[in-house]
Amino acid sequence: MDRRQQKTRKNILIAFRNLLNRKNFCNITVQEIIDEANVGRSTFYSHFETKDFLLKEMCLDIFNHVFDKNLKKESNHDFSLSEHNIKDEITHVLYHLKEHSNNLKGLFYCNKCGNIFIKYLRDYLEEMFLPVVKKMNSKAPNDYVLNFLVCAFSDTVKWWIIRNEEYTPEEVTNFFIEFINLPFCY
Amino acid sequence: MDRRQQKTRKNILIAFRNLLNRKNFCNITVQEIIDEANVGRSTFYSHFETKDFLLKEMCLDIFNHVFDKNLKKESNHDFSLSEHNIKDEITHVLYHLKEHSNNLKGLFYCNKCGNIFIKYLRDYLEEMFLPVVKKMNSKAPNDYVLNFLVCAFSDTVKWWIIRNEEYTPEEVTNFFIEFINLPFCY
DNA sequence: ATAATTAATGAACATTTTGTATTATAACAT
DNA sequence: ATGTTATAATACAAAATGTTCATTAATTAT
Repeated sequence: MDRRQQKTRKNILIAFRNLLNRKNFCNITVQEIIDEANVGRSTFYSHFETKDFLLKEMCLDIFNHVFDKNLKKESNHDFSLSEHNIKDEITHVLYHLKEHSNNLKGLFYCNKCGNIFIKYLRDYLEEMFLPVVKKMNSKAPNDYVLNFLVCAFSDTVKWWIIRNEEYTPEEVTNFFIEFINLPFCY
Repeated sequence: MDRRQQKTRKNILIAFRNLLNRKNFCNITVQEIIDEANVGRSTFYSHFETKDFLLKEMCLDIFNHVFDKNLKKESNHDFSLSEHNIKDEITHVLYHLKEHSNNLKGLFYCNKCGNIFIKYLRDYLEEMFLPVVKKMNSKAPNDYVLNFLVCAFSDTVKWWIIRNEEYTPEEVTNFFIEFINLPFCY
């Protein structure tokens, strides 16, 4: 891949993250991004269809980092999710999300766009909680239970990030786990 | 108040609700609202500062209906929230929200604006759940517990409305109550 | 090394949407 | 009947988006 493309793409993503540290996604204009990245207008649009696509790509970058499967494999070779400790997994995710907290604030603070990040996050969380749902045999439909867990967790993350991570990932995990009373956690 | 003002205001609100039945809040333009309401552009802006204020007023109208205090007083004269059955209260709220489900879909479906409705809803839900929080004496901070209950409930509503209310308010209340294991519910 | 390809620049432009301003007209209150 | 107020209709300014195109520079292939 052309070095120029790499550089431009990288500059745009860095500029975008810098801006997210300072202001809400909704209030960031394409003009600001290209000024910060020091690239031309048409260059931006040749890389990203719209501002929303830029956000999407940044989110996917973050999630690929946060939900890195390799970490699981490292700790256990024949790793099977059903035997995994969901509590550790949650703590692990929180630790990694914390690394991106500056960028996430600019998304969470905004009432209009906070949902976009969570929309992408859902896919990963559903995969994470699916094995748990099966073991819970609640009277409520699985559909509801999965939605409940995913929402409760992402709302917990939002609460945590907005409050500037006053608590450690372990503490937050305990709040969450204690509250929803997950079976098979230990 | 001038009859013309009343009519115009009513027409705008009706037009807005009609449009919300058909499409997302984000995709509705002021032009569409004034066409549907059959009012002039400057007339719209003399009634509502922006489209967001129109949404806010509609939300407040809905909440004043949904959380109507009089209903409580009717059922019990010396009514005190702390002795009230939170389960009935939740069911009551769901019944009333159901009446507005067509308008709510246009808000919930939209990833960018679903949060605006919930932002206003939060105030009412916090008031409703505050007495519960005090009785739960969780290890987690009250701050977290209240946020958890409010988010879990509003996410439940969202889940319910988007799925076209396949379940009755009583059923949904049971899903919710069972899941968060509220004390003092019966 | 040179030519061909590809990317970036910068400026102009069309479009959409928002919100304001103005004037004439019609409805209202007294 | 008269003065007041809301509305309509139109035009307008401003902001932001996304496109186009000619020029320049960097990269790759030969």
